[in-house]
Amino acid sequence: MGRSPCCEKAHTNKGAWTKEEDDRLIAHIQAHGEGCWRSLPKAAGLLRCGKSCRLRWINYLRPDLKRGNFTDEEDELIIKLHSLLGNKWSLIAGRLPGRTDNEIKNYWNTHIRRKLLSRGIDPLTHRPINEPAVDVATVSFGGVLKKEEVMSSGFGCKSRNPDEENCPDLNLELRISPPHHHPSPPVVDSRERGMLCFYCSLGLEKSKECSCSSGSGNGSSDDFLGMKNGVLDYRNLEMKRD
DNA sequence: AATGCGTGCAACCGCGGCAAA
DNA sequence: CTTTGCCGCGGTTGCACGCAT
Repeated sequence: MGRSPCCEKAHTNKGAWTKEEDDRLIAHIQAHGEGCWRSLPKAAGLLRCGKSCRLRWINYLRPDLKRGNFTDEEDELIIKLHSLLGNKWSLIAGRLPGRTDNEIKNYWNTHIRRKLLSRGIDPLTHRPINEPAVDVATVSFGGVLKKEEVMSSGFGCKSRNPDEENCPDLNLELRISPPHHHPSPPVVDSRERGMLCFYCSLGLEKSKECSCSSGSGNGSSDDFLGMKNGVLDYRNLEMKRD
């Protein structure tokens, strides 16, 4: 069932923003703060839809935006985060102060993709391009880390089974298969280590299967992959290394 | 100088999640 | 429980610009 349009399109401007529109938007947000994007255009005297205003503000007008070229450090961080999170641009942006998801997404598509391809790395999987595909049905969280990246990112693995002896690519992909008959979910000794159960780690802390019970969804300061409030704290991931 | 092509980026579109009614 | 509406996200589009021919 379709949704009603977010605004009256017949009476809204589209396309590039004018200086005057920018000024109005900035002035309004400085006076009233962000929020209620739907009603903002009218209140600010703009013939734009709320989504357009939000996008303009977040991606272009916000005072804390860095703008300018990405540094090599930012490049590498984006690559690492993308290998962990996939196209979760907003999460990646959360780790890059002053950068927006849209900016990072564009930068990825225009620069980093090419950079990885020139290194012989598939930007989707972060594997070498000529490496044969793995024949397992998976749900991808956006790719895998190469061993070097694993080590440097703090995801070093202890092999518990001979098959893992060589520490193959740390794979954040989930295999779809019948439950592995752990009577209870595969808890990763979560509580004493301040970590999350399998379900919480998938962002399913509200699931009845969740065994963390760290206090009624505790607003868990921790989150998927150790993110705090939706922001991946890369340093946290490192500290959880054994 | 004119034209075509490729690239980069701002903005739009459609959908999912979530909360309120 | 269902419906409705807003917000935010990711994918895509389209325009402006620079460069090559």
